[in-house]
Amino acid sequence: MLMNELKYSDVDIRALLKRHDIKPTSQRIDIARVLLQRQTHLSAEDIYKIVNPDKPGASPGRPRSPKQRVSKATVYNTLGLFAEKGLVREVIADPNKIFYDPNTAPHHHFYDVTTGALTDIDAGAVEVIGLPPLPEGTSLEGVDVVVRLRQT
Amino acid sequence: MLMNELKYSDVDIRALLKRHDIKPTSQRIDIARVLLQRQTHLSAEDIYKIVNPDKPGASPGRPRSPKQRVSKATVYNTLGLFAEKGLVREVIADPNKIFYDPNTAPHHHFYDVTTGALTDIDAGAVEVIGLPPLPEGTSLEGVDVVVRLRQT
DNA sequence: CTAACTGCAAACGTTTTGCAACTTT
DNA sequence: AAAGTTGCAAAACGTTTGCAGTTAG
Repeated sequence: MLMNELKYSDVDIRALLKRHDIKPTSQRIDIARVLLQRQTHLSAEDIYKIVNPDKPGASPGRPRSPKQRVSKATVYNTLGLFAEKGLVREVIADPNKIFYDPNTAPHHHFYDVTTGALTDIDAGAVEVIGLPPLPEGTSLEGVDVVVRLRQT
Repeated sequence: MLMNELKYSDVDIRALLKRHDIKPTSQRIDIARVLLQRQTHLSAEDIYKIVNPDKPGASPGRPRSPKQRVSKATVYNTLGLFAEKGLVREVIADPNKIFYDPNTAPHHHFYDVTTGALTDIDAGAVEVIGLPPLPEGTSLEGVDVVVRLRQT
């Protein structure tokens, strides 16, 4: 097993999905592999492109692209499902798109407003103190800290 | 001057805009007034509706609606300009829309994922500690803390 | 075999853009 | 009068949905 680029066999991924109550279809395995292998934050569009490497610009006449593997709808549905089942985390930092983060351990983010790049902040030392009690009838879903940066 | 509902005269608003290097047009004054008077977080669509109270559902045949006052494009452009000039703050908490917050003092937010409601967290006691140094060549734009809640 | 999933294309809601007409200064 | 601003409509973007056909258990 390499240092930074983890290797996941299909068997591993199937087991992981099952553990999260997700029926492992081939599309879901593809998407999960992309997310797990690269330790980066990816948008749905990013994943769509990675999973369908050769999809040409819309050519509606063609009955079926031979290497088309996962439709846009499935990418979105699958990512939503993964988030709901706790396999990945949605990061709301860019006003235009959702990022999906395979790192589910509590941690925070730098968001570069110039480039749109998102990077992890090592969770260890960071702490938010002094939060008031939650409003009546609500439970905590999570605390997101986004440190916005500008290129100088 | 009332407690919670501040009164701003057009003269006040003109001065405020000028202080922020924004040329005070009548549309900008309208939008600024909406934002300042209500101390809430509003989306562009919210503001569009407030500023154009009687806009009927699309009736393209009609040459001009007599009470139409601010176009959608102008609302978006103006809010972007206000944010850029530091008159309001963009809040990225809802994955679908940007909220504009007239409160420019440092503070944080509760975001109710069930209802989409955004509420201020009194800034006083809240503090984020242990943040790592910023990456090379970047400066701090702001630190946003969003506490996500779920209705129980 | 059945329930669940997928693909497609069309619909959606938010935000942006191009350009002619109009206000501000 | 010049520069900047506005309105409109259309387009662009990310995302969701409806439904017929397919696949996993």
